[in-house]
Amino acid sequence: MPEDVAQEFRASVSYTPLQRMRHSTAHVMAEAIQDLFPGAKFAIGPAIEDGFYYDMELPRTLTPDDFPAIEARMAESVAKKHAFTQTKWPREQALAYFRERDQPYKVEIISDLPDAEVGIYQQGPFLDLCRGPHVENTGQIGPFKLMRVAGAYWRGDEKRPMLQRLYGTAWFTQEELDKYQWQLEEAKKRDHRKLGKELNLFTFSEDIGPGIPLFLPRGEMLRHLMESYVRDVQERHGYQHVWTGNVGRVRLYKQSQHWFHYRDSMFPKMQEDRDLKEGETPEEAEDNSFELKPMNCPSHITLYNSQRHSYRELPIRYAEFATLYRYEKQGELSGLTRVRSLTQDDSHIFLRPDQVQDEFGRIVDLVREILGTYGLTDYSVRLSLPDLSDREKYHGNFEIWERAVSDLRAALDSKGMAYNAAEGEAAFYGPKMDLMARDALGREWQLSTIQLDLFQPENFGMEYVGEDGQPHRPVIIHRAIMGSTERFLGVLIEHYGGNFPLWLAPVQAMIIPIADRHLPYAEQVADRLRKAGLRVEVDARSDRMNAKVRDAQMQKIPYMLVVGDKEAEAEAVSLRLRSNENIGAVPLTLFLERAMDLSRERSQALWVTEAPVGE
RNA sequence: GCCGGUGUAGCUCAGCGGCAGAGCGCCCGCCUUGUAAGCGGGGGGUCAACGGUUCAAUCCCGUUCACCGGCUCCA
Repeated sequence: MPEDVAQEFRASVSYTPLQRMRHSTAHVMAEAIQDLFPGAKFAIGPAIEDGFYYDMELPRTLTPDDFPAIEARMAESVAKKHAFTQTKWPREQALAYFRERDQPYKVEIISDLPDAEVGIYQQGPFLDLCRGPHVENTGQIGPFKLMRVAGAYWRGDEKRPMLQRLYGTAWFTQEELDKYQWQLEEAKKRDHRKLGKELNLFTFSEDIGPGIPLFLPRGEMLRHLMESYVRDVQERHGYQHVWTGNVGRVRLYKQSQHWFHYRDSMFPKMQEDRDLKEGETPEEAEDNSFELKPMNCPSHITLYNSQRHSYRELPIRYAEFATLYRYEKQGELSGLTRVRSLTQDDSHIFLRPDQVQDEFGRIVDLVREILGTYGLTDYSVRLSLPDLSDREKYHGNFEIWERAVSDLRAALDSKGMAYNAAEGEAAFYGPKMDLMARDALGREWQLSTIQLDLFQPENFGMEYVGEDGQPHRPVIIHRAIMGSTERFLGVLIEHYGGNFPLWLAPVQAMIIPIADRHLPYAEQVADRLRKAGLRVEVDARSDRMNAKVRDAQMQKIPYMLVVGDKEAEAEAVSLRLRSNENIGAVPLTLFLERAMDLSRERSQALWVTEAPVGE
């Protein structure tokens, strides 16, 4: 294939028609900026998932108030239907051109390009270094909108200048743009931080500290239900739960190497307020001081090493819902999805090297079972593998690595799981698999992770006694399914939009007495349901029934049980569902039986009406 | 950490160089209610914190803190 054709090919495979149009819109935006802000220096302006951006250095800071003027100027360019013309310049000519126009970022980009010629695109008055491709003329640009400005480091490097990134979106039709904006509105309504407040799930306090969520009774009920569900499933799958506390000595984390490689993400150590002991060096004092636990592995390894193990016991699966503390950078904290105290559904599996493939497959099954319960069935898998050409980067015997990689691939293949293999993405201690699940709005979240560890077993001198009576070295698998309870809850809140399935709903039924005289019956109903194991409350306020229905509805409580004279008379409840369906009177025993069944099955359904009989 | 934005009652928010506001929630009273807000009254504030400018600062300026949007999806 001739080089120019090959280049065309590379370009055309990398951009869909929509992305191409968005990329062109970015150029039109840059044209407008060049016109409105003389002296603007342009960096890069690619198409992205829902639109495009352009990174620029501008004489002043943009605010959203500037958007209308920029959009108007862009519309003019679109109306003029400027043709996008492509030419190729010798790199020296391009360098001179951009140098002359004081475009240092373009100059830097060209300097990094190996080619003798570079692509140049021009539309109307705007000329840009660009690989393309573009639409034929600016008239082909669809409805667009500027979205937001943000800071972005040049080339993502915090040591380099901070540029202004102007984000926009563009679509082929107005309907698509409207739909996109509607989706953004929907996502906003489902924001777990907003719902967390409205549904009384959790809060934050400056007195406690940033990134440390505090769970209200209803939020803690969710945590409890989620964790005990995973715990039950794990027990069925041969896991044993352990408990290793919240702190460990600095020397433990020095041995595990976290102190050296992970310290930025650890809370500052607890400095004991004491003088050095007789003959104690400052280093020894530090080793003996304490750290909040950022990871469970050193603790679980310590547990493993506290006993002798036979090959017959393996795999040993230690699981723990321990709260870990990580000192995330301030700007990276966000609601429940990025916190400083997090509860991992963590497990460390200690196994013989020949058990890796089988165990990996078992974990994949476990992941699918648990995520499936939450209706998270659409996911993609990324397998992070070593870069085979650079063995120095990886710890340990490379034969073990090669075997591990083929075991992981074989396990995924045998489960019929499609995956993307990312070579060179593996950590120094082992290959790993990450699972990204799509939620109800189609957004991807990284949840489960399964990591092989070929380093710590040796580092901590772990062993088991083999068939031959000799010591052997086990392999470790680190794995988490939800990831962390906090983050997973955040994802679930948005996935469900706060409408938790019956089994997860912190309050499953609100009993609504019509008048004060129905309170005794309401309490009687509540008592009966509670004793059976349902989570119910009575709205005993003196408000009208309408107001109570509204409140329960807004709290997204699955069942509203209205009780008045008729219901008290008939030992019944009048059932209204969160979905706005009014089922009407249902005998209390029937309601109880059916609600318990649906809850026990972890059904996604709120209610089932009996199929018509005798047809 | 860096860039930008925001911070006013429990919540959602208006206001603004000159006495601090609304709706909802809360408390009290009346009403005793039939499937998404009954009526009346009351309490509630260091206007995030600290410093500066000013006769006067919630408002303007600076610093700090917290929150929100971002910080390569590579011409």
